[in-house]
Amino acid sequence: MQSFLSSRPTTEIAAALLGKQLRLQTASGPLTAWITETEAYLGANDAGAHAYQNHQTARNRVLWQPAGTIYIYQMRALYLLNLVTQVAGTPECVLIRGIEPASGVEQMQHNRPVPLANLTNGPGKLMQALGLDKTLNGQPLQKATLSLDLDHVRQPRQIIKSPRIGIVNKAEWTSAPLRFYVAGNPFVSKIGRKTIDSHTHGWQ
DNA sequence: AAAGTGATTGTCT
DNA sequence: GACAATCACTTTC
Repeated sequence: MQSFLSSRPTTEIAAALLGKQLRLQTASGPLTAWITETEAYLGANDAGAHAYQNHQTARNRVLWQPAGTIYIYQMRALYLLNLVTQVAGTPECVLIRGIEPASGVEQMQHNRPVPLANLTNGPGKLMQALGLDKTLNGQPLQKATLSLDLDHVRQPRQIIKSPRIGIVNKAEWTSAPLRFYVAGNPFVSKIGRKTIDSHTHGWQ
């Protein structure tokens, strides 16, 4: 898992995470979901990243930890989940922006009581559905209740690249194609109903 | 369907 | 005191 998150550029990792399974152990059983949407954040050179110019603060310091470290920070009243990539000292990460529930959907809907179509199609929404706050920040995936399952995977039929969401006034970094999502999947933020493939959800 | 607005709350200067 | 890797709701086309 550590090598999956460090053996190639972070952009490639962000794309390769699509279809991998996220697993959370809870008191009422496991919650699992396939990753449908990600964004790459490229560290010191990336004007849209928290680690831009290697500026370290209390909030972002776990970005300098090794691949597999969980980085969770608060945005307004919500929490956002990132997975740190690359070796220690290289502050890159991937933001998880969408997941498709696989098991434990009832628990997720209890945590976030909205229609299924609106349950996990956004970075703050999916954390509410999983019932997570920033407690896991700084923990390695290998030891946390949250983990990456590289064995139970689905294959995206097509991966779409686009600019990242919410990155404004950051010159070329605003339009850089660093967001990746499964074409046709309904659990992706800001996608039109027309583009959804309700039969396959974009999986092969 | 798209664009605009206000809520919300910690973080950083 | 300004601002943010969002969300839900309203307005408008």
